[in-house]
Amino acid sequence: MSEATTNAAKSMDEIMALCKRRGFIFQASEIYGGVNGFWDYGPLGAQLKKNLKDAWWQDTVLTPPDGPDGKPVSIVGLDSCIIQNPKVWEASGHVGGFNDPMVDDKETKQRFRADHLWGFFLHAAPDGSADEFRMIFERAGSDPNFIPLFCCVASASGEAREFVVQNSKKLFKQFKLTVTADPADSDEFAAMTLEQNGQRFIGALAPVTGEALAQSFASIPSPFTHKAGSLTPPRAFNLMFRTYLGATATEDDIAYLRPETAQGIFINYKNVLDTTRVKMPFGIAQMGKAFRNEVTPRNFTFRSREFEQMEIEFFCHPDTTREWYTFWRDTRMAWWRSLGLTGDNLLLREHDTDELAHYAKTGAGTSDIEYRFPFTAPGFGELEGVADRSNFDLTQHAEHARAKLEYFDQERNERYLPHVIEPSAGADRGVLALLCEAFTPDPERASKVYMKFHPRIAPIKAAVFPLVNKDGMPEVGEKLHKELRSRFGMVDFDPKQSIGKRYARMDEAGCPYCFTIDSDTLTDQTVTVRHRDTLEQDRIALDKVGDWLGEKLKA
RNA sequence: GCGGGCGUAGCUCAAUGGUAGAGCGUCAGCCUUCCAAGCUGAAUGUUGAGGGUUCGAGUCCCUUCGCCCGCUCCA
Repeated sequence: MSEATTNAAKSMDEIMALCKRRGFIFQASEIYGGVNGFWDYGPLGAQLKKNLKDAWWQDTVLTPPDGPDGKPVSIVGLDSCIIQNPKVWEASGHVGGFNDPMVDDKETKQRFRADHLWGFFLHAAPDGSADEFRMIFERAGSDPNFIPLFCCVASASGEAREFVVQNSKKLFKQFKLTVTADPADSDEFAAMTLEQNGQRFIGALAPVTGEALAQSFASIPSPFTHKAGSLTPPRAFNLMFRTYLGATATEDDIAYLRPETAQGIFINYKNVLDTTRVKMPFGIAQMGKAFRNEVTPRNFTFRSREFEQMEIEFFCHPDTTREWYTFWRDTRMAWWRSLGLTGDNLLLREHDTDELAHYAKTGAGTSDIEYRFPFTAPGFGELEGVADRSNFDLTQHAEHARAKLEYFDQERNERYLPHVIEPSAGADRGVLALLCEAFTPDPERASKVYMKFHPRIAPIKAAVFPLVNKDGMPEVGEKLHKELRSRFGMVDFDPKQSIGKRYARMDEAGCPYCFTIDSDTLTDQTVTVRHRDTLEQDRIALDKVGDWLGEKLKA
């Protein structure tokens, strides 16, 4: 079909059906009813994904383009473990912040641990006994009917008290409260006596605990704006998969499956520096599995709980981050284009400053390379992110590991912690984009659809067909098949059934070239080559097929 | 996490509460000189799973798993 075939018009259901029918992607554990968020690659899918990863390794690690300074870019490879010392994830901010129920303030975009929320409660002053006081304070914070006047975030009552003392003047003025007894005097209940418009109250500080927070978060004031309505319910953000080291499986043995491959690079940064003679600027590249316990895995393989990343951490002098950021952003964009994502389904999008990740608040910026998947159309979904991570990660690891990670630059005669530009791509998302891009409905052909893979990443590179299964044609075909397979990898040989059926099968598999041996082959030593995209046929010499195919498969 | 829809052969779908079927695909054989041709035959199902009602459940009820869509979320 023409260029006009947009991804919005492609059916994701049909793409998924083809993926299963032809053995690209299967649901994991399908015979047991499946498991949400996990997918297995079948024979063609595994080859397709390997071709993608091989192309990435070749083009970024082994033969990257020249850098912005015109010199060859220096990149080395790495393959670090999925499980690391749990302290790695404390340093990176993945533990701590994301293992406890968290509450977001939708207005200020701030997030805090639910159990760190303290509220200042106000109640009509009781006339009675200390028991009555105690009852009120015990209910404050846990009873959904007790809504705090304002909130703060603190991990202990001391901090919370401090906050109230520090801010009391301003806050009490805001709520027209007059303190009639100093808060510091009321140790037992963290309480104080106040007046508002002539009415007496007891003010009390108490943690806002689960039930109250869960039920009345909408009316609880935000600790940042002191206005109600902007808090989300507490939610568990333990997105890391946990496991235990050793057979005893106690809490002391907890370890995590990595949620990103990046940290494996940062913690090996010094080893690489000390052993490989690289010097600034340089990059470390790694591809491998990462795991995130996503709340809502969806959209086929797009958001999976187990996925594979292809990442470069590129280290450079802080003054050069902008040029390297631009270089990698444009280089990575061009790379995806070179694999066949040539149309306007591919988009480069610079992030606005307010959506930057915690590690990228300052610096050259962040951009996404996005693809218009059929399920995101007319919108786009992220394929790769290119971010300036500044020296955030190295700073964290230097502190937590008490390691010296500074680099001494001989040329500049300067010691510094390098900044990092991170192009981080999703291999599975890449495969999915290649599948969606290749999927081309064509009612004119027998298969009704063909996969228009770029020859470089097509899983099956070529097929060899004897036109009929006799008269010496199979023997010629087998010889050619053997030669092509040894040179190019996955090459199909099929002497069975009608030639049309065989072409149709190769169309669905996305095989770009089919070589057919016919009766003329036996006399003039030529074969026909059938082009997948145009259906045209040429005749070429039998002994030139290998070289011809080799040329076609170059990028 | 909430709401809605859907689960029968590899795929697309049939089957009144009463024997689980068809087409396509796959495989084997024959035939076949360039785009899923034809002929003959074969394999393929705990009807997603588990309970319940019933003499009898693919069909009715409950639970659960999975997929799709819309919200929510996406460090």
